[in-house]
Amino acid sequence: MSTDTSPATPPAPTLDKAYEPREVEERWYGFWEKEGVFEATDDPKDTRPVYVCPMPPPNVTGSLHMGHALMTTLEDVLTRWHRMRGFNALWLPGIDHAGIATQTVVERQLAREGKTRHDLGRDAFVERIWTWKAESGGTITKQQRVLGASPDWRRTKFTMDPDLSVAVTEAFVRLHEDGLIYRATRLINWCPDCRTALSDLEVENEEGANGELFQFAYKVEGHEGAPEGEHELVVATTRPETMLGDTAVAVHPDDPRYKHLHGKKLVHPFVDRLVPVITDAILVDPKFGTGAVKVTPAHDFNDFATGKRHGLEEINILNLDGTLNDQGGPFAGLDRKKARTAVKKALDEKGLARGSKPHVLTLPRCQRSNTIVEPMISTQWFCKMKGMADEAIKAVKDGRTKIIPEEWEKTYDHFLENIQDWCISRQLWWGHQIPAWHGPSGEIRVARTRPPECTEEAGWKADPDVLDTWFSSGLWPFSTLGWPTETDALKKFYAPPSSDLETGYDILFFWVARMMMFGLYFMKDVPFRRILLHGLVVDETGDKMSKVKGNVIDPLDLIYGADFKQVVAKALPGAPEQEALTKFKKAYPSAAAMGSGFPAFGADAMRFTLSTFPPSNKRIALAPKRIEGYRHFANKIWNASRLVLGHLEGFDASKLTGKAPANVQGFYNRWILAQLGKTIAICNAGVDAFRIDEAANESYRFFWNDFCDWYLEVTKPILREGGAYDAPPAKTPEAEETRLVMAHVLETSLRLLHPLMPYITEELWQRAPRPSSRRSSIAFGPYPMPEIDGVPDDAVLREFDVFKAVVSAARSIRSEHEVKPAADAPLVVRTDNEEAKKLLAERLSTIGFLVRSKAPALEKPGGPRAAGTTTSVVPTAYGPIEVLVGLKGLVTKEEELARIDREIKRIEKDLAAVEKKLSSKGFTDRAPKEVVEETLALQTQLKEARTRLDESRTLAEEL
RNA sequence: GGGCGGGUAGCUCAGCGGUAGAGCGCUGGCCUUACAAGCCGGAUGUCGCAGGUUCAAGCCCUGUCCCGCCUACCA
Repeated sequence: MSTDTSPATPPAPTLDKAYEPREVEERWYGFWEKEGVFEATDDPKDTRPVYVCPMPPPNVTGSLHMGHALMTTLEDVLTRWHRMRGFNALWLPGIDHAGIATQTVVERQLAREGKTRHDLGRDAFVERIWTWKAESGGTITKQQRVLGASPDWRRTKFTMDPDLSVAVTEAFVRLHEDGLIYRATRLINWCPDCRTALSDLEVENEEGANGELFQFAYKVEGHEGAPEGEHELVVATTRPETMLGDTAVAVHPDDPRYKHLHGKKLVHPFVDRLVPVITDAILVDPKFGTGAVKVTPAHDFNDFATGKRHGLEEINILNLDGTLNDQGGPFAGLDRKKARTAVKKALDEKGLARGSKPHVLTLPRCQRSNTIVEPMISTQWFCKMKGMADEAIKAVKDGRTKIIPEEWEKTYDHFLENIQDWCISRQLWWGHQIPAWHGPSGEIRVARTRPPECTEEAGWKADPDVLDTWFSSGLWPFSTLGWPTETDALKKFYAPPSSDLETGYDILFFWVARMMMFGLYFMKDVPFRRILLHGLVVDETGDKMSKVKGNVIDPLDLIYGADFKQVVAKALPGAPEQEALTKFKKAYPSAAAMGSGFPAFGADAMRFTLSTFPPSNKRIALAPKRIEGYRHFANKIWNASRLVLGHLEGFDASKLTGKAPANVQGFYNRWILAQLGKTIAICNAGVDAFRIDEAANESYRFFWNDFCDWYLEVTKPILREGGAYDAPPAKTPEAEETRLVMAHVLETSLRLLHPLMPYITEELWQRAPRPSSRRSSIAFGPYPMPEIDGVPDDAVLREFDVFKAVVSAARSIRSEHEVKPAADAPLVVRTDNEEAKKLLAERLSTIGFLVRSKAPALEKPGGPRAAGTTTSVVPTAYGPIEVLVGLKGLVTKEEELARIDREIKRIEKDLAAVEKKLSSKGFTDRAPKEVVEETLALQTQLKEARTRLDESRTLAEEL
């Protein structure tokens, strides 16, 4: 359906009994596009307030996953809500070229053909990525349509579009001119697999890795015959192979064990080099290891700093692919892993090994390839961050941009306060090439286009590196609007008072903080007024979704339905089906109960589910059962609408004015309008505060509990002549008013729910009576407002509670005593409160209707209780009200006694089970607290039940 | 090492100073003509543990134990 642009088919004349999401959902997306629902205008003459939400551009390589589904849902709710409220709402979609990620994917394709990118050469390789992008790039945006996303697709941007590339170059050049971008040689993170430098953020630290602390000895020069402890110095390391690059061994200046070695030289066992013993109080902790630290300035961040302090030589021992270079002496050419083993063995053979012990350490891994990252000396481009970071901190401190949930503000501050310069160059081919040229004698020119004098002939070469993919993402809020050109779009849509950046907290540093910094730097204003952060979707047990765990779910499988075989084939590709299935069901216990696959839950149910988690939830545990619950809700909306539309046959829609009906007299009508107003207020406040969960829960509660369970039930007798089910429609003024209110509440409820469930609401709204002022789609709104669509009436809310309490009490008694549902049981309500009396007198027939009592009576309290009657006293705002239900003739003495008997037996059974547990485990003396408590609780219940038995005997006698 | 967040019904989670909530599950009764994807009832929690503040505490404070995540160069 995703690309279907055919007009909506005319609504079918009747509604099926069960809601079929797919059939309905396929009908509307094309209609919305045709109607231009999603389009925002940059016309300066348009005076509507503006709302902007830049969509976090998914990677070109991406296909829809749960995280995208969550993001798409939340942002679509925000956008649709604003749009319905009359905003010129722009949700700006796009795609990210995703440097390393994409290059890796295409290189893998090449590898399958037995080729590397070097076989193709740079130009051909990049060409190939473009071809691939044209074919499969943007799959995800097609999938977002299935979810009902409503961005302005006409404005879709790709980070490597020509205009965005101009923005990137412009930003680079300006930052360079301002001295914020510079080139430097320093220790950086190097991924030998991707063969590129990485920023600090792209390195993921794997905590708790099991490693070893290996010890070996350096011989002291000229002390061959010296006594024990003087002829050698033992160091400890987790990376033995780096000793090939050692240029010193450091000890603590105050460590008495090594005082005699200060200034001495050590003999390197493998290369022709003497290594000085230096003292350094910063690097060395005398209590750790042997108290002597080997110093490898070229391959360790601490050692690098130590080297700078002591003017040590920096010896790089690695090639770019992670093998040892010529500095590796006898180990040159070996891969770093093999080199480690070889070095240890060689040390052992030379009698220098001094044992090892297990050691837990943190391993730095490349975010993309998962390879262990090596610190390497390298010349790269860097961006100074301090100044920009200070501005970004200030902007949040003084409230120009608000972070929601607030708790993230501390994290944001902490990151920016400790920010290091950003290594922005990557040794990749896919990305924005750095606009710099290198002259024959090492000079460098940075410019927007190649300077005329910097020709190839004159020996000038273009800088081969590309920029970190996040550099272009950082410009997103303005580069997508035409910057550096002052376009109408830029003027209208850059950070209007209502502008949100909604995204997962995991890219707060990568993306959000950088947009803040660049926005403030280039546009002199924050890029958005609010930062809204959501959590991470995890499996039902709380584990992160990953290919390894086999717990990844494709949202489309939940929307369309899918056989589990198909689901696990995607979750754990290549694994045996049984194994994959087992893993999958372990991750989703509630799915196991669904048979052989997911039914089609539909996009609306999927969206609603994702909307019900508060943003403070860092982990969003996806339970298929929960989605099922919301599919049931969609079905409820469907069927309630069927009922209402039935009641409204022949209803004159021109009676609907676009406002709540005025001068409403009927009790239930006043009540539902008051309740509707309250609900609308809660929903608006919820979405406004990025508490979409509150809006979702409240609208769910209102529609199901208030509207369906009470209003639609209570109005049934009103709408039929004489209150009989099969009677023709009543023509009374009360019935006419009820139809009007019912039509209004349905139409309003659909608008209320539309941002959350766009498809089903559009479908039903198109069939429902509605004011003539409405436009062609429900998506145009307006969104309900409490003062327009509701009628405040606190008194009627209180009164209804009393009515409800009486009905519930009567139902409860009937159910308790197992009265046949169809049986007519005499009902008496007793109160001496005048208001309550009046209130109940007018409702008495409805109460009778709801609890199946033909002739309910209202009495004063205190009279004798008729034989065979049971009582319940309900506390209400009007004082206690007695509800009496006559059971004579409906329940026999035997049934009543048997019922009590069953209850006692049930409790005794539970008690026996607990006692058995107690004795069988042998802890008669010291039973676990909870078991003892369980026993006590059951004993109490048993006692209570026996008391009730006595009471019921009295009742039984009367029967 | 530092920081942040969480521990509330069997499960997934709301509630964050005033008589413990929802969905799912469990359970009793109903195929009542919108919906059995439903309706009407019911059971279920020493709100992680220990102190403290308060007339009143899941909700505030202190300590403590678990569990996540982020961050850091302990060889």
